[in-house]
Amino acid sequence: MSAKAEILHADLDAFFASVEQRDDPRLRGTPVIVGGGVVLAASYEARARGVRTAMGGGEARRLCPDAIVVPPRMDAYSEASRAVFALFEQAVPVVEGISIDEAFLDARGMEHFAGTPRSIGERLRAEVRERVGLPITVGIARTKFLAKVASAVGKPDGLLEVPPEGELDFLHPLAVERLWGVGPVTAEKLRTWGITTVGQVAALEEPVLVQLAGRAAGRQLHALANNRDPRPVKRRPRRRSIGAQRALGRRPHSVEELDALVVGLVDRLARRLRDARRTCRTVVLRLRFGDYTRATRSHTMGAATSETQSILAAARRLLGAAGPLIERRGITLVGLSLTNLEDNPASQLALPLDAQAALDATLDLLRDRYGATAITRAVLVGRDPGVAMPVLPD
DNA sequence: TCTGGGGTCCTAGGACCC
DNA sequence: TCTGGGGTCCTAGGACCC
Repeated sequence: MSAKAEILHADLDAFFASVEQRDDPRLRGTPVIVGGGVVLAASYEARARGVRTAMGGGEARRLCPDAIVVPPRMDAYSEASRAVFALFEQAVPVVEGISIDEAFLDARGMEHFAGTPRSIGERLRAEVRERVGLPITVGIARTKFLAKVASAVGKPDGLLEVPPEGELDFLHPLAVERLWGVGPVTAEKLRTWGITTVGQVAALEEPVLVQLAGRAAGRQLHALANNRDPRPVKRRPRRRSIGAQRALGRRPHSVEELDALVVGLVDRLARRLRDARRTCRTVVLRLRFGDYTRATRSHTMGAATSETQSILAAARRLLGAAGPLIERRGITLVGLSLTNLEDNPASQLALPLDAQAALDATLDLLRDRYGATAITRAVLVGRDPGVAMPVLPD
């Protein structure tokens, strides 16, 4: 690990809300909330009034009645993200994307031809502002954890560098929630011991933290609080799972209704899987109930697949097995994850459900009328008249 | 504070194999 | 023979992150 502050953490400010303000001048300088039922993002004007991400829509409107609420435009955010990440890649050779709106950048050994980490960060901020039209904050430090905290403290639209000699002064007064791995549960446990700052955590023995938070999390907490974070910036490995879910509200839902929802989820996920040229081996059904308890049911298939029908069969089995649980507790959310992802070099063509159904119906018709036993060639035509694809069903 | 949609990683028990 | 150790995979749950 370098002895100099050469890791950058770049984090777009109020990302979704900033994109909305960029694209609609009427939203600038005024409180903006993205998402209706629940707040997906709030502009800084809305945050000043107490609106927070993940807050219920009603609560948010009560705090800030004059806020303009806009529906999310995920496509616009993805495109903005791609443009910003392209600038990251131009700035340094190694970029580690963390999410749609933040990344670590490794500026080690670049001083002679690209300038100091600070000048790289300043230049990046200017470019993101000029070329993509968004505010971004950069934190700079010797370790990833410190760089990440620096960008959080430096927000909005800022740059904050933690010099190596100032690390402990910066780190120890912070609230424990700033530590990676400390969420509401661990924070509450620490609070019952009277521990609220990172400095206090640093004074604890590692075994105490392991007992409190589990082996892996306890060790990490001990290391971070004592300013040990040797993790290098590296490219992210490929995605390990994909998922989709639907919140249902509290009214009762029929078996048919749930089945239809699961069919929709499977169809969406299988398409994404095929688009990514991957396959999955495990299907996980996620449920949330009226009493806020959760459950998961999973099934691992003998062979990896990206076919809608195979995944749907597994999902239906899981849903059936969870029937009694759903009956007892009342379901409020159904989700599906596909894991054990593998590459799919063959990337066989599997049909979307509606196309498969049309093909099946056609075969039925031809069988009745002409005694046909199989379809050997068909052409799939998309809504876009330019799209026509030959298919060979198996 | 009980409300979203997308993810990651860890733990623990049981089955099974050598 | 109920007695050992180690490894992998699967399932379920939990905490956390953005």
